[in-house]
Amino acid sequence: MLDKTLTPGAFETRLYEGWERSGAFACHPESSAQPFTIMIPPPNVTGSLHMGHALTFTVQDTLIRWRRMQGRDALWQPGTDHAGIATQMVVERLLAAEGNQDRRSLGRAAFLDRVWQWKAESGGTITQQLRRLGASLDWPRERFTMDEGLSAAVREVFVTLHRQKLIYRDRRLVNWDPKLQTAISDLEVESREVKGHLWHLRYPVEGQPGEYITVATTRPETMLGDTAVAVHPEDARFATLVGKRVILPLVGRAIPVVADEYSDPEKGTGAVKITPAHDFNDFEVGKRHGVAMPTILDAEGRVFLGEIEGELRAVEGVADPDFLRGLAGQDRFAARKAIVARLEELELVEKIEPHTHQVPHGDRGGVPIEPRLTWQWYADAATLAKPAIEAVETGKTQFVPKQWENTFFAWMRDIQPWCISRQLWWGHQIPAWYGPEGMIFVEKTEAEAQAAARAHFGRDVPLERDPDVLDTWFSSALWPFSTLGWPEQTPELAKYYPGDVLVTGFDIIFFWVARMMMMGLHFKGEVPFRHVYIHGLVRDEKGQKMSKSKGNVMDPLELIDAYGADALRFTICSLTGPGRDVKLGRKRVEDFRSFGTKLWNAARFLEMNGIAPDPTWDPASATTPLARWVLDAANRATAEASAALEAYRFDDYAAACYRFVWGSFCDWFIEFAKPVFNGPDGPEKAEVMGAAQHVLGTILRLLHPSMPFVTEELWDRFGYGPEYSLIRTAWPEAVPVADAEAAHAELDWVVTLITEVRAARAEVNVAPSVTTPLLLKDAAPESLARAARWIEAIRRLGRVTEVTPLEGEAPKGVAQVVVGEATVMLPLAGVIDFAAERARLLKARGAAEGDAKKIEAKLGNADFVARAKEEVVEENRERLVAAKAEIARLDAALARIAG
RNA sequence: GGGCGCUUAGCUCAGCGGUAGAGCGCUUCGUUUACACCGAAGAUGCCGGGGGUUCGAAUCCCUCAGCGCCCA
Repeated sequence: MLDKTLTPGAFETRLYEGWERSGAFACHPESSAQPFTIMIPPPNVTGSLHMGHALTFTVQDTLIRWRRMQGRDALWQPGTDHAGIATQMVVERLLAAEGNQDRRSLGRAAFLDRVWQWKAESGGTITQQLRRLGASLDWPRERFTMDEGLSAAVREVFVTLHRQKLIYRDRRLVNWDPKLQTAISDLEVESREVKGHLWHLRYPVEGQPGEYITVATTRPETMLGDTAVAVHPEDARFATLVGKRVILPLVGRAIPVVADEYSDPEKGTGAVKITPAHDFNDFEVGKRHGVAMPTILDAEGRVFLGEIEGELRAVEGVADPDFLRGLAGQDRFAARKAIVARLEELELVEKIEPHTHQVPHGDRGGVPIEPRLTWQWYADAATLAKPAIEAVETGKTQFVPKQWENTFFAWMRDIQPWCISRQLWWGHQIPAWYGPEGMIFVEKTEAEAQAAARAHFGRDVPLERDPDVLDTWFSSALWPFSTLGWPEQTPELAKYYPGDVLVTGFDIIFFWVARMMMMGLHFKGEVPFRHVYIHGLVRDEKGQKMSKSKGNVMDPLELIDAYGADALRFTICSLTGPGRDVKLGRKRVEDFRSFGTKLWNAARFLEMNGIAPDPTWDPASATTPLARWVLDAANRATAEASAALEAYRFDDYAAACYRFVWGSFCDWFIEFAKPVFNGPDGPEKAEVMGAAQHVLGTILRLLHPSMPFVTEELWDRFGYGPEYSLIRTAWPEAVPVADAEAAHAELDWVVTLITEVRAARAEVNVAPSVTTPLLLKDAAPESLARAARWIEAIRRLGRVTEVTPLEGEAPKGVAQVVVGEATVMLPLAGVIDFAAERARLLKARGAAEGDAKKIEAKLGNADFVARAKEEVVEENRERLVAAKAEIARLDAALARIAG
């Protein structure tokens, strides 16, 4: 006997372990079944489950469970990525907290040992938490981007792309994070609005005492590296100065005034200082004009004079080398203050304006990034992107919703060289060895590099490996095939590549989607996935992004503890519409929990009535309208649920299930079945019981993808199959139902009758304890027959004693409702509130009249009749006839109570 | 500045050419032996504003306004 209340905590862990133990999550490479593959976008190994994960993995698990039930050989590939910067930061913090020596004094090898140790201890957090959510990942296949196999794939890809000249070394400006002291990619930089200043600085014109050109800058400290001043070629104000030189204050170096369209006459003073080694735009200007590009800040963002030392000159009232030497080694922000102060003393500051502007920050380190000229490894993203763009253009990969393709195209068509090297220790060390004479040997192993060097030099030479590692996304980009064993040709690779769908948020289109597409197409010649399903972000109930600083984060595990994983998952499905963010408050989960409870209680009621699975029961044999009706409704729900999942409409899927279970099965089928269950044994009872067990089974299967736990528990408890077997039971299909239309019409009539009677009673204030007979006026024989067949249900649900045709005159004191052709009377003399009854009838008449008028107007329009589709015109004609008939019956009813 | 999305019942959102919907909330009633995480009934809408296309517009087009996001 089921407990009175649903307690998800009582079975979730047991069921998950049962599934996992029985191998229910495993794919079957050897089977001939059509595969269905989802590659998990690997979560960060440092991560723990947050609501965004709950959303994305609920969606993925729903798809995987559904396709698995459809008989597909489902592979949901689990694993995590090594998260270079994040993990290194975590372990460095750990070392500091333990009072240990820092990474550099520990040494690379010892530090990496410590990272692996951390990974072994704490790296599996999220994979454990995913189990709480019910995620049916194929755990024995779990991969980690630093695994040997995946690392081999990384080396293979790097060496191959290098040979193809799609990976190269270059010295150009990179986004440098002075805190983490590494290059980072454009995507790891986020703009933050900062309240700063716009400093207007005077640069004296060479040889023309008292004349200045004023430049405006937000970063005065970079002036040490200025090598030009740019003005717009058509800016008349500066026309005479172009080609002249100005003296760089403090430094004393003379630098040219150049004409360049980069300078915007509308902005600042119209003249802009050019610091090629410290600004991306200035770098381009500098290249165009062939000026020097000295670096004046070191890796930690401190003033560095090494590259301008030789050019320092003392100029009276303008430049002061001794002051500059005193700045060496100072932090960039301290230097800014000192430089501004000194320039003010020299009266070279014209004015200082408050200025709010966007400053690029490193998303991990959180400090302003510093563009820096360094040697780095780059991937030729533009070349790699071309096939990826084409794959989306030709529909080989399709985005759902489609509008995200624009975002993808916009970024991919303007893609910049991808800086793939990072000055970190944790990650895939770049397989490049440096030898004498600037020779670089890119090989998969040190032995091969040495062999290559020997071949080149004709002797053994000392080689030094590049200390840097690759961007984590470089290895993530290979995930769709590296996890399947590539570069080995494995059966898994043959079967599960390309995958079916990648599920992720729009914020990740550039990271996973774009890079997996580029690498997949280049190395496999096929797209890595056919669909990209983009879902929204999880926000709080007010629509705010969840963040620790706002204090509005919700912990999915805490919600699971409180309401069960099914409640959370079903809530997520219900709220996940296309292209929309998900506003999720605790209350929403609490509300949807009641759906699970409703299902549980309905099952419990059936159990109390001896309903048990009967696989031999044949739906096609059903003869009673009730059985046929519920089977037909289940067919419809199945079709709706399947179509919704096919279209990634998780909201429609959840709504279809909800409507059917609550609105049809519980509200009407069970209520209609009660008199049958309480009645005598016989064929009718047997058939309704048969239909009940059949449809309950269908419901459990339909709901399993989104509510795996409660459905499996009920499935097992009822004995629909062995323990833990629902997960591998077939997805329902429509069953044949004879004369479904007739059953539908009959049940609709009964439902309408009961609903109308209830409404009339409620509106004329009849106490629930009062029961009445129903008198049917003008009822067709069919209606009388239906009333007779359903008398028990009508009694029960309509507070009715009996239903009889009206003989002779209508009694005094009746409440009346129109049901189809019949007028139903409830003799309620003495209890009826006549004023209320009259008002009710008038209101119904008003509604019918309003309808009739609208339709008459439509049909009176010659254009409508001539141009609208025939079936629409016909439908309106029928509706008009029905509305007029209803008005007539209501008029008669009103006349009856008038006296 | 460029692009995308949103604006429908108190709230959250479906609907996207042919009778305005759901869930929650609200009001009233209810101990009918599955369920008060329940049942019954009810109220609530210039479908953001304005123009256009159409026999017909919440739905298509234009425009304005407000909100949000992405990219510069």
